[in-house]
Amino acid sequence: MADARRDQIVAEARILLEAEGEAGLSMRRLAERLGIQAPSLYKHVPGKRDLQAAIVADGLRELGAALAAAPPGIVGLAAAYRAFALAHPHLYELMTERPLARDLLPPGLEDEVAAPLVAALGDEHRARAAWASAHGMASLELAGRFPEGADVDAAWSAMAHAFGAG
Amino acid sequence: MADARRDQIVAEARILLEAEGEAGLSMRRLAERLGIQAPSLYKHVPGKRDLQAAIVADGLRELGAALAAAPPGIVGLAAAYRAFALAHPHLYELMTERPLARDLLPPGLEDEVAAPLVAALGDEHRARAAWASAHGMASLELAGRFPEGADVDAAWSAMAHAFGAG
DNA sequence: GTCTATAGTGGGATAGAC
DNA sequence: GTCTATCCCACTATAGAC
Repeated sequence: MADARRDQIVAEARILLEAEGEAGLSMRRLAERLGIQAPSLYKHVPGKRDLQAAIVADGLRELGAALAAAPPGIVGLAAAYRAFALAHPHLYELMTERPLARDLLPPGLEDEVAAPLVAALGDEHRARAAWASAHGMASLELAGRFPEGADVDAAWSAMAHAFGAG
Repeated sequence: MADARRDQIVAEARILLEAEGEAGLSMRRLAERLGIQAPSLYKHVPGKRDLQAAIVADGLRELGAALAAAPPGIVGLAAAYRAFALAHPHLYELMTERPLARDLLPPGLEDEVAAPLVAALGDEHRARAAWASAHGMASLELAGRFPEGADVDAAWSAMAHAFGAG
């Protein structure tokens, strides 16, 4: 059942997404990159939604690995989270700006990614609040929504401090 | 210089945006609602960007009024912020998911809206972090990104608590 | 597994007549 | 101030031949 062509399509779709953003990921352009015509994609992938879900799953696995490898404590987790978001802005958006396609994701993956946060924050609600805070910082930073002179590093520090970092 | 027709166009554009989201706000559909043809809009508004900026300015004014009227303290501000976002999801997205068109906004408006937060949080960096945290909570909630069973109220509480609410 | 051809839908914006 | 006509662009997806 391993469909090598499918894996290649997903990989190329991710490259396209990361390079040009969600709007740039069209079936036409993806096919063009692969040297085939757009309709041919549908022999390997049911549709765009499945393509996106496969990319999101990859992103979640990588974010999970980055958080698991981060220095212990809230500061380390926040830095790792921020670094991932800034390194993969368009992927990060795809991962956070819509409901997770949980029906198309490997079971348990979402919880695995969150585990280091829950461990560091002590309980589920605090972990969720801390995640949301980091997401808010990352998403405003990625969107270019802060004013030009804003000290974003200081804001990240203040956030980590609020959640208990010395 | 008051162009009543322009005001009407902006008002209708906001209604359309709030009803159907950013993707639903097209010049064609806006014109249709107003009973004119799309090209006629351009006699009153330079383009879509200006239209969006006018809507965002309205939203900022309303959010600022809501924050200024909120019960003092972090919990009250957080509740008012959340209420605004949940009441105007599509407007809120337009206000936060892209760089502010500061060149098309009334000068000083952005700072006015933020003033209650800066006052409550004590300094600029903490205020920015708290804003980002509230934005993260609101945006994940609006996006339907939390898992189904998640206790979002508890997460909002944990967030307010982290920033110093008793 | 790929192709051609094509269906259908939507978008922003402009020129020029009236 | 509104219109018609039109330009250009983009997209998802399908049918059917090879």
